[in-house]
Amino acid sequence: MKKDKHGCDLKTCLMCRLCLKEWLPAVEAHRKNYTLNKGQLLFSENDAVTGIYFIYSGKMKVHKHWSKDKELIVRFARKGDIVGHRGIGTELIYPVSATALEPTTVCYIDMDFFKSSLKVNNEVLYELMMFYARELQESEKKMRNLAHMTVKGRIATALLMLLQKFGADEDGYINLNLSKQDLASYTGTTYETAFRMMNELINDNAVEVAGKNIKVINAGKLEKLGREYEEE
Amino acid sequence: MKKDKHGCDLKTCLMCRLCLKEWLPAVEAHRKNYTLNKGQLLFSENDAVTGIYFIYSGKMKVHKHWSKDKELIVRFARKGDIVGHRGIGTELIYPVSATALEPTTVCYIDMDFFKSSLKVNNEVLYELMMFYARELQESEKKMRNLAHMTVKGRIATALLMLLQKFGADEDGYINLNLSKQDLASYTGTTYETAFRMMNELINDNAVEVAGKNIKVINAGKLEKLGREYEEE
DNA sequence: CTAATTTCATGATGTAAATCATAAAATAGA
DNA sequence: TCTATTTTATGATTTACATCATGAAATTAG
Repeated sequence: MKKDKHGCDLKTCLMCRLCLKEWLPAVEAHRKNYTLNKGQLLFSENDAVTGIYFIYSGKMKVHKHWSKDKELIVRFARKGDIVGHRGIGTELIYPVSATALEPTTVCYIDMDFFKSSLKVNNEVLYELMMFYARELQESEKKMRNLAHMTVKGRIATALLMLLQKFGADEDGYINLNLSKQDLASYTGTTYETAFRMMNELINDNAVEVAGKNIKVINAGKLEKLGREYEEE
Repeated sequence: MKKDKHGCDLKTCLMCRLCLKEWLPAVEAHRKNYTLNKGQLLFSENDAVTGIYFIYSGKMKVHKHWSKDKELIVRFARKGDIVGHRGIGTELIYPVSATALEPTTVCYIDMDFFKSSLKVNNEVLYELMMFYARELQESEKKMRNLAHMTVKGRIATALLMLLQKFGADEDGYINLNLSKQDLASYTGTTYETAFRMMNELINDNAVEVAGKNIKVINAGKLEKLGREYEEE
């Protein structure tokens, strides 16, 4: 992980946006910027928690390990997002890993300074609490889907979520290069099944795929797949 | 839901324990106490959020609906626990339902007063944030288990969690009367499968069952089931 | 620029767990 | 107390999905 000479713009993350203007110089003094290459680990599950990160540019995956070649991607993160906040809690170790999906720059704040910031900046603390609340809702919804929805439905739902989170380029392709393996890990299935379901979605004329680029061409169909059985 | 004449002791929940002593009279003035019978709904998924609840006595399940006869139990709650906090967030509706598992009394605080309390009581806000952080960790761990662990492993893990949360009586039985259907809903499986896996655990001499009472007799075995494959 | 490793692509096979089908207890309601 | 509903109990059948196997592209490395 390379230390970056130019810092962030102090406007992008929750911390910088919501803290008192008087506090910003303190933030500037404490933050450290790092750059990561594609595939590089920011921190690893079970590492001791030292601080919290904010993404200044790039994209990351946050994932939880299972066996040798199995994991669950818990969340994707983009510019402005917090990463490493799962380290806050009773335990002093990260319960997840974070890996860059493309060249990424992050802003690092050590835990002591972050906690002081929360004490000083009520607004930050309040919004952080709200952020956790939303993440919890998301997580539990995904949990239910994992328990009851078919793989096809989960993939359909995941694609809609990715589209909404990362947006699409001029040609309509989702702004994220996702390997099929990562799609599988995100939806809690195997590469092969994810692949087959994507083929079905292509045959259903719901999506179009060009290499790692995915275009949603019938969002309604995908939404419907995510709702099957739900209303009964 | 019956209104209860005697209130709580103002010592049990996060709110009362952590707020400023000067604030307690305000809490006392605003709280409302209700009693619920076994099986009674406290609030239902998609209801408009009006406030937050603290359990004063009894036990509840918090569950997310799927189809007619499928749901996922997201959490169990006991004395002192918060319920309805999932209603905080962008949406103004509860993303889950809460149902009493036995006669239960709760303390209700309307959302406006609760939010004022957070503004006034930094300590409460901070601990609420920490509480969410822990819940999120729990939720994501459960999510990964749902994706990759076998049903037997999930049931084993669930039993250990229930034992630790509710404790055991003199005879070693977990202090919670859980229907097999609820055990299935908690572990994301069907009644039949949960039933069969419990039989296997009984044959493995890991647990003992007497009606709705469950006794863990070999915690090590259960823990091991929850770890299968994990280390590879 | 070639070798080595990933990632992608698909068929064949196996299996864990869901679904279906019934019936006996147990609990509740009239 | 008798009926009705819910919970428990278990076998038989099906199926969605994982696993295994293998080869071809596509990256990455040396």
